[in-house]
Amino acid sequence: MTAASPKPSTSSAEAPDPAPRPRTMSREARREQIIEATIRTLAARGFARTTLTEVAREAGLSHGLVLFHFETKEKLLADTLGALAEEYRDNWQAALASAGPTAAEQLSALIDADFAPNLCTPDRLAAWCAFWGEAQSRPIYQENYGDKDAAYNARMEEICAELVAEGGYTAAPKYLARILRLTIEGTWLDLMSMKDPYDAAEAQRTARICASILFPKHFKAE
Amino acid sequence: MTAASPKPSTSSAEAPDPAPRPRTMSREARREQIIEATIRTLAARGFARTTLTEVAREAGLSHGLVLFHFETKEKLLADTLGALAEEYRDNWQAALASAGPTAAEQLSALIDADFAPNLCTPDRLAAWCAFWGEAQSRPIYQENYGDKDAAYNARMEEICAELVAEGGYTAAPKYLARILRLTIEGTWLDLMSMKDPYDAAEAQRTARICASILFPKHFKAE
DNA sequence: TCTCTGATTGACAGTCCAGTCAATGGCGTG
DNA sequence: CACGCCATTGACTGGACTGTCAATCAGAGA
Repeated sequence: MTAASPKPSTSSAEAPDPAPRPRTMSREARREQIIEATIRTLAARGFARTTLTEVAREAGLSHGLVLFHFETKEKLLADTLGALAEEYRDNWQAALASAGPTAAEQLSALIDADFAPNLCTPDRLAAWCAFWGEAQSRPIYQENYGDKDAAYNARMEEICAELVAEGGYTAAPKYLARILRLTIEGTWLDLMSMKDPYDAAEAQRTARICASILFPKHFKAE
Repeated sequence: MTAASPKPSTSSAEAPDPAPRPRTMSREARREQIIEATIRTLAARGFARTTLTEVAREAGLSHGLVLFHFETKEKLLADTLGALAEEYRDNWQAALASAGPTAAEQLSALIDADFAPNLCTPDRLAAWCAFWGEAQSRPIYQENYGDKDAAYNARMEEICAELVAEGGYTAAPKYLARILRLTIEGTWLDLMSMKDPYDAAEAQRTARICASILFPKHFKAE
């Protein structure tokens, strides 16, 4: 008889959810909970040592339930990557939508969005990193992954083209956009992989300085 | 005298070694052969699916022999990363040593060294990538990995500091060095992970354009 | 309260893999 | 030519992990 009656449910270990969780949850809520546990596991153990048992333990569930909701480990990981990509895309698109219409404002919003504190967290960066390392040899992951990049890159290049038209910069927009993107992505990797890393604020500062060098008429240093 | 005289040994499957391989090899030669097979396996299958059996098959050896030479899988992978880091370091240090003494020449040599055709190969980039993804959760790999970065970064920053002193650029050398390094590293990742990637020559061009924007008095575009 | 639906569990099976080890065989040396 | 050393092999083991499945349980509606 598991049937513990009052159900203290004190230490639920992972989700800092104040509401006492019901024993059964809706499909969507449970899937989200498991995906969050997967992100945490990827961050803590890396891709190679991420097991269903560990994900289930992290979520406080049986490992059978993980497979009940995601069928296979492959699908769980693909859906996790998909969720990461979706929240990333939603974040920068929302930032662009609520920013001013000028190219300079758009680019500024895009840079800030990439360092949003709720997405640019150690767990999420580490999970991205884990997929990054594995994606090159797994077509399944490249799909979700490359698509995200494509839309972002295209928008970034448009903005850079506008800035070039306005400011008369000599370099081609394609390269300006690429250098800016690589600097932003690169600081993420630094945050993860450097022995003595700087923090997210310093990363953001690096990106802004990069913008100020590439487009000196539009952005001032600091 | 390795004494292998007739020894047909026709299809040796992997190493394009023209010399007929003897049945037994010196410790060092065998280790190198296995490390090369490991790099190929990491590139083809990723970190998570790299098994001793697959490495052995790639090298044309029994998997017992791999463990005879490296004791454990962990040590094999750590030594492989160490070998990659060493050849990378040797490469850029040799390039700096044989380049001219001015800061501009040094930086130019450093950029070219990073795209040396014998090191900037798909297999090696993919192997780096595989370690990249796993290193964040594995202290063993961070050691070899972070040390390499440290020396390179320090030298890059010195060179940038000289260029700033010469050219009177406004940005701090620390950020200039970082942006340049991130652009170089980033193009490597692009070569691996993009859906529709450009080639190594285009990557090198991107790095040179970056240098020409950061240090316009020292580098001309194209 | 009873019943039905669907979430949840945990034991189990099959597979794959790292690491062990006894036996083999090639090569240099005496 | 014989011996001994050491590289090499491949079968074997123990463990870990993914995926299956029958039984259980919680909640909603009648």
